[in-house]
Amino acid sequence: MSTKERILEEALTLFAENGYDGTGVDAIAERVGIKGPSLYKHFKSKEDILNALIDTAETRYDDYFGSEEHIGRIPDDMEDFIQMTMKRVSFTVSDPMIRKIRIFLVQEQFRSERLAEITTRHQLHGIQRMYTKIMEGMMDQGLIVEDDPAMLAMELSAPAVLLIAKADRQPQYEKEVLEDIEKHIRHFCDVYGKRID
Amino acid sequence: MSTKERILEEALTLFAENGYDGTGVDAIAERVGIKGPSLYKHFKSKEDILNALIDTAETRYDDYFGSEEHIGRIPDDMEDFIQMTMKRVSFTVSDPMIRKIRIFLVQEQFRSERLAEITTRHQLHGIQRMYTKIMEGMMDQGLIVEDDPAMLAMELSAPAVLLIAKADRQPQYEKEVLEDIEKHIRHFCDVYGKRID
DNA sequence: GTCTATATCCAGATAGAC
DNA sequence: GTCTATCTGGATATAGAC
Repeated sequence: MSTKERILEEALTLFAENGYDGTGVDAIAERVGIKGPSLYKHFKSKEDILNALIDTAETRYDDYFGSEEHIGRIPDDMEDFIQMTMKRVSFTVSDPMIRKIRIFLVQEQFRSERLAEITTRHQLHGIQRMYTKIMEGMMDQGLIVEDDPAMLAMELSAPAVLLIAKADRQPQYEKEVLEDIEKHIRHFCDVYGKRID
Repeated sequence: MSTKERILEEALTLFAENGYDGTGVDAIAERVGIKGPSLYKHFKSKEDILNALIDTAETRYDDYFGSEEHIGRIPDDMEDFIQMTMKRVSFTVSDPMIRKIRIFLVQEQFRSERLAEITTRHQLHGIQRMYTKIMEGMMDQGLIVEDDPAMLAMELSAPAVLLIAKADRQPQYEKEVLEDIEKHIRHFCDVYGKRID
């Protein structure tokens, strides 16, 4: 991995931990194993690091949430749907990179229009789009009742997003949060799942 | 209003706008109409201002969301419920103080354990507690089906919380956000409201 | 309680040797 | 590309006059 990439990696870690304003260039450099001024051979300013970071964060997110793996398969039955969804949730909660991007974004969302847009996409429209597809598929399969798929996607995802944000800021409740999410998903299935007659 | 209170007021405005680290004591003082060093006759440090601010924010929130006005009345029918809820949402979105507290908290939630707890209460447990009571009342009245009231409270409030957060960071979508919230509430009523036979 | 002047510190960034 | 030395500006905070 190039020094440039290492810088972005350590910058993300520190920005997530202490915020952009709370992170010094020397601190980033130290984690990379170089001195502060050496950063300026790779980036022309601290803000330049921030912007490059946003670029990679955006790409990485799109790669992940746009990938076929995550929207491709339609579940076989309700229990399969619950397992699939919880697996996705568990990964999202514990993957260090995804987690840091989330924590970074939520703190810096007001810094620029661009960051605001990306945050809305991550928290709302990106996830909703993914689950709308899944809801449509499940309606086609006769697994859930016919209804507005975007509405169902919102009702399924919003509580999970808020609970994951809780786990981000209070990691001591991570286990409880995962249980609450599963409970919520099962309730969702009870409400919208079609009875097997 | 005392100078001390004015300082807290202007500090909240600036912390919400530029974050705690992004706000200088001189900037706070200027809005109050005094010079930076004069602040130190009222607070012993910038962090002291922050802590006092958290105290008042907490009190103000508890006053508001714990008040009888917001949890007391049980709606007469579904349309009444929708109107009540939308009125509460509109107020929450547009009240400058509540809005600043929300924006301040979301940015500074990782600064301390205490801020993390308060954020979770504002976004999750406080709202859920309030709506759980309302759901229980509506079940007693036979307005909605019998179900886990805490679950319904979460499903009702979570999308609204996320959409309000969107309006906070992207005020240009405020109108659209309010429409989306109403649409979501009406869908909630369609799903859980009892038919009038 | 407010002011001006100032102490102290630390951040981002540059210069130039290696 | 990395280093050391350094510039520069801005920040929190204090001292002491009014």
